[in-house]
Amino acid sequence: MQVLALKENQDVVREGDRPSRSCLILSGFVCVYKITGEGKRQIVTFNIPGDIPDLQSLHLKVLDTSVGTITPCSVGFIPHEALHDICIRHPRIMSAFWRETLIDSAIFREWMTSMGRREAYGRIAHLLCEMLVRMKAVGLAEDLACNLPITQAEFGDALGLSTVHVNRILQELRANGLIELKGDRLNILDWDRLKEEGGFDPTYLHLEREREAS
Amino acid sequence: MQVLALKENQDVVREGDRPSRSCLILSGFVCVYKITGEGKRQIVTFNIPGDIPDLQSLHLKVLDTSVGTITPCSVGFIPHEALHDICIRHPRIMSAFWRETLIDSAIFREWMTSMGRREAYGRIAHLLCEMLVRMKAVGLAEDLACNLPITQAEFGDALGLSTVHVNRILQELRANGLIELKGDRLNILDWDRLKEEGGFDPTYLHLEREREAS
DNA sequence: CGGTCATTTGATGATCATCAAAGTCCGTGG
DNA sequence: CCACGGACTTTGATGATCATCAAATGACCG
Repeated sequence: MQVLALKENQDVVREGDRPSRSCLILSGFVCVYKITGEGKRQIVTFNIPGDIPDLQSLHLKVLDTSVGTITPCSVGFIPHEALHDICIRHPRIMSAFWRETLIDSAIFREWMTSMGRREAYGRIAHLLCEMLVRMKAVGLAEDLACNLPITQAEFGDALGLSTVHVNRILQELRANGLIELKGDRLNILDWDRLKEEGGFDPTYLHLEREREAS
Repeated sequence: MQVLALKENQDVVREGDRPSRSCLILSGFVCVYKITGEGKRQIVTFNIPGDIPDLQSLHLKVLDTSVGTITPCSVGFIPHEALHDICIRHPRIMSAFWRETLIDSAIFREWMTSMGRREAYGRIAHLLCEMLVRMKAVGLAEDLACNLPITQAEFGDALGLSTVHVNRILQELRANGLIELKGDRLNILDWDRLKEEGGFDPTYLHLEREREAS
């Protein structure tokens, strides 16, 4: 596995590429995004250490999204050949990889629900809940706080909102005593109300390790 | 495989279920959806014959979405046990199933982009393009026409719009000579402009069968 | 032929985008 | 050490897109 250090705001892979390897995030934040015909950006997910943002390229030859860094990152590249080998020889590991991509899918479904049917206030609350829970799952968060190096413009691109609107909603969330968010630091002051406002239910993240049937 | 005939507007499986089988759509239209805390519905995808809307339940024990019929349907239920058996014995088939779920994922990403960064007009145009291409891929469409038994309320729930707004945009699309849409019948009059307006690029559907590397 | 469901129309207002500019923070170089 | 520059955040003002409510019309079906 080749390991690269990348600066912030760099593309790891680009829509249209036909990569022969997938990238494992070792440290830092990345996002998966698309650019529309009119040049607008939609971030479809954030990825944190432990994630493989383009694992799908193992089976879908042409990338339909780009992956870009948000912070400086350390990224490991795993040749598809090696992944295929492992998968053929160890069906259980193949299942585990498959399962990871299914969880990504579940996150997409939840984001769609946010964008389609929650207004900005709940949408942001929901995303903050998700990020904290995911960061905790990989040991990168304390009980109610974590680093969250995401700019307001990036929040906007992820949630389908303008930067200005994100800014105003964040101020509301702060004014209502739900969060502190300054620089890279997120501090959740009222977890229950934040969950409530975002309609957040972590089931979709499928975090409890479940015994496989086979 | 057990086959059931279902009426329209019936749930096949429900969020929270822990199914021991997955459902293959043999005929009819279904949708995958979530209900938010405030009782709003978000349809995250439509499924047509040949699709397996809850294949993910093979690896994710708790369903995070419901599947409901849109029209009368014929649905086949395949026990997870049988699927696991096939997967263990035929890694290539396992890969093929995995690939199907990855394409679902790609569709989710595209829908997110629509909802976040396209306005209603383009959003509807895009969905119409997608549905025609997918219907053609399973032999259920002519060159520029197909059955599309989706109500305006369902369009709204899929696109994050109100029924009223969907209605008005559809009238615009008709007035501009892009489509005919009456009852269950969709007729595309100007494919190029419809594609253009929706920013539609079918790459994300990954329809060209690609040779596997292994 | 009434009844249900889907579509259509009109009117009003909320949410959110856009544009422009000012303010803050922080690293860099003179 | 301070000035400069750049990225990010904040503020204000205006208007477009879209939701909501209510009601009418049309289509289909037993």
